[in-house]
Amino acid sequence: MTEATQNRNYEHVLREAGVRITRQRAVILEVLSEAADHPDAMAVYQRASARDSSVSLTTVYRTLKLLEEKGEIHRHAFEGGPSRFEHADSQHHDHLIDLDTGKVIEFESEKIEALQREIARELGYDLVHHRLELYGRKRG
Amino acid sequence: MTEATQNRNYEHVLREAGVRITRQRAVILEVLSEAADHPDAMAVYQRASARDSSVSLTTVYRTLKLLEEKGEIHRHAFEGGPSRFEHADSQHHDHLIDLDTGKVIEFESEKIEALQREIARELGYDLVHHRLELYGRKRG
DNA sequence: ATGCAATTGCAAATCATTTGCATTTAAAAG
DNA sequence: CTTTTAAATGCAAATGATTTGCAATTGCAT
Repeated sequence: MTEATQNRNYEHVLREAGVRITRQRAVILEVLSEAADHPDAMAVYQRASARDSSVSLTTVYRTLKLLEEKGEIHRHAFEGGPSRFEHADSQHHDHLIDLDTGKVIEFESEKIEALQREIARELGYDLVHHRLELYGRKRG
Repeated sequence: MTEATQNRNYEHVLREAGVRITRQRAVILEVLSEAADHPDAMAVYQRASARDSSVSLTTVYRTLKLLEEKGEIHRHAFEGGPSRFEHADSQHHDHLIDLDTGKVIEFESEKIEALQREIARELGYDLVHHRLELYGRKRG
């Protein structure tokens, strides 16, 4: 047990939900488990089909949607590109997107969270969720 | 000069840029000038074609894109729907979207702005722009 | 090993938006 | 007011990301 990246319980969760683990799904779940970045559907497809050419883009989309519905992954529609995905297990955070590389950096700010709730409240609303994305360029 | 809503200089700006003001464009610009909300392309099309049936959705899209390029309007891709547009002349603000009605409420928070710049800087980035959207429900 | 509902890949559909093209037209020039 | 011509039009078809219909395949409970 040295090479394994943190093995998410994707397979377990899906089995619990009565979902069948097919060969192609197993590969997709493995790819997602190992993903340390924020891949889009095409990236997941490329990584998965490199391991098992029987994986289709359609099944990647279906599996991503399934995991999203089960709350296991989060979908982010950043500006000007396809949706990108990440594990749902980490604690809440927002994103800074590197405009030159597309790299996504996570950050948290309880101050901003608090201000958001306060603003919503002042406007007469209960905050259900929010989207905070910073777009920037590496300094220097 | 009593009935006019604030008449944006859309026409003027476009003329300056060497753009021809056609009958259909004039109507679209008028509709946009009068818009107090955040309409999407289809809404603009409906309002415009009600006044002049020769306006097509294609021309609405072309005109919106033109105004966006000239910096006269801003495009916002809120969650789960087509892009919505607003005048670019007002000062910077962010948006709270009413999940039940789709209504968009504008707000500003210099505190949040400052925190965002600070966070980007701490991560080694210059903030180019950001997207902050609150999604909420009217408090009952 | 069997059976059948779940899953697959493919092609076609969707949705918002853009683009190619032949036709029309704004507006500068005379 | 006509002429001229590049810009703008509407329509239909293309785009790109994603979803869906369907016939063929396959997990997995029995």
